[in-house]
Amino acid sequence: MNNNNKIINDIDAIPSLVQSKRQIDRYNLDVDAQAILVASRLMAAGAKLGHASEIHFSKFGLSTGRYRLLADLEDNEGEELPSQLAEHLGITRATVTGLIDNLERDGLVSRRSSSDDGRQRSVILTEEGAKKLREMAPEHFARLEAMVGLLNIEERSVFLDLLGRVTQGISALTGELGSKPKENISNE
Amino acid sequence: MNNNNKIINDIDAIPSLVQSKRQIDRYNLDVDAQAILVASRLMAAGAKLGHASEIHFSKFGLSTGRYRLLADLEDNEGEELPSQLAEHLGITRATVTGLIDNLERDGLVSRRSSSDDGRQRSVILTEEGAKKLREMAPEHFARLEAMVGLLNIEERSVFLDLLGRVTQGISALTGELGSKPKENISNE
DNA sequence: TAAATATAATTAGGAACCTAACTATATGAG
DNA sequence: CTCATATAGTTAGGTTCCTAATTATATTTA
Repeated sequence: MNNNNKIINDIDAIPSLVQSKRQIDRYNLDVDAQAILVASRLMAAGAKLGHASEIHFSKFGLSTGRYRLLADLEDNEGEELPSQLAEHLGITRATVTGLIDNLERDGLVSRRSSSDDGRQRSVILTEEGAKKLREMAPEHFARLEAMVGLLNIEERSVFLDLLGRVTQGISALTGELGSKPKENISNE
Repeated sequence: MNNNNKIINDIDAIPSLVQSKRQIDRYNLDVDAQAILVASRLMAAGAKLGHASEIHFSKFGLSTGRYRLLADLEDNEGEELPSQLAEHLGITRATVTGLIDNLERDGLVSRRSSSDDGRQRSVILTEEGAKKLREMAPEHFARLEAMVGLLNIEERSVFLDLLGRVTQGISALTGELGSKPKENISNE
């Protein structure tokens, strides 16, 4: 009886403050250990959530990406262009093609060529796809709600505020070093 | 001049409260829209952070997974068994094998067979691997610190507390429905 | 001691993501 | 009208993760 999924439980290995301090000390860096801890914890939480999300959706025969595509389709009267889906979901058109292939194979969406523009092939939510969303909605939303159940209403507001600011700060990872994150007004 | 990477910027499409409400209303569900919003925002933030993290590490010729493996090795005197790495990083041994293959090809780690137990092949951080970590540390930690720069010290503490509780709640996605993680302070 | 079982690492094959290159169709400049 | 260019979607090939099966080595049991 070999137990292959011990690992799953160990994702709970949460980064500690001493760990952060040790890393900083090793190279004599002038950074705040608490700040590093926040960043590390958020990364760990994001990974854990992504992983849990895949397990959750797999119970309905979907993946996170396929569910998001279906939900976006539902939010747009059941019909969209692949390029619109890519934009809404923040993934490339190539990835959308793959997800559609997969969903079409399962009968949850279908493709239709446009007469307007011969290059376009819009994606349509089938009745079976709509049924899938309908069936999973109660459990799906109940679980999402339960996820934040340890926070009361006020705490959720505070969390939303703080998370929003940290999310803005994510650009510091990829942007120019020393440039403050831009305000939330999109400008370019 | 075709612009293939417009998508990147659109990952900023943040879930809104009206969106959450619309989804809930569609199926007449009895869940709190704000709770769903928190969950959706956290998922979006996690995905965005994961993506930014890959871009960040790719500037040093690494990926998030390869960096984490190297860092864990450094935290353990530069030598570990693949199974220990898998446990520490929360990934499977199969994935560790792939990461090691990759890192070994780049000369950042090497493998050594054990004389104790013929099945084991420990992983060693090479001088080149250590050098890589040393070189990237200042920029890496500076960027992590900058990421949470929009939060003051008190706010970071609050965020850490709230994030910790939400992280506990993630098990609600995969665990038994109706089993609360601990006690539920909220009232609805 | 021999056979059954457990364990360490790897290999094989799949899914979701990516970038780059390709095909077909549309559009715009001479 | 024609040719260059832009755009929509797909295909090809890469990476990181996964699960399941495989190989080799230990360990336990009968």
